[in-house]
Amino acid sequence: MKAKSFTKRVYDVVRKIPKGKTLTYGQVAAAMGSPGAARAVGNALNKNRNKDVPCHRVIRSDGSVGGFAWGTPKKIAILKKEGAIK
DNA sequence: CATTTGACGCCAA
DNA sequence: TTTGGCGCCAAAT
Repeated sequence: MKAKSFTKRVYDVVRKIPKGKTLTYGQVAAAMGSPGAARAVGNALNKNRNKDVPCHRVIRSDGSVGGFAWGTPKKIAILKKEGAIK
């Protein structure tokens, strides 16, 4: 297995998120083996803003959408459309 | 190479 | 209950 960069692992996990499902940054960080790296996870998505990954399905632990490089309201609209949030 | 930033998380007041 | 501050990690500048 390749020692992928931290960011690559973030994409790999987020990319596996099914439609209508949402994960928290902390859960994604823990899923990759780095619990507590919630900031680093959001940072990877923000700095890279890779559209190949459903980054809009990654939200905060509070249930808030958090932020979005393309526009937070845009992210909310997608999640609401997906039925992931109320 | 060192410092700052940043889409977070949790505790205290 | 809501707001503020501190702590953590990785990437960008």
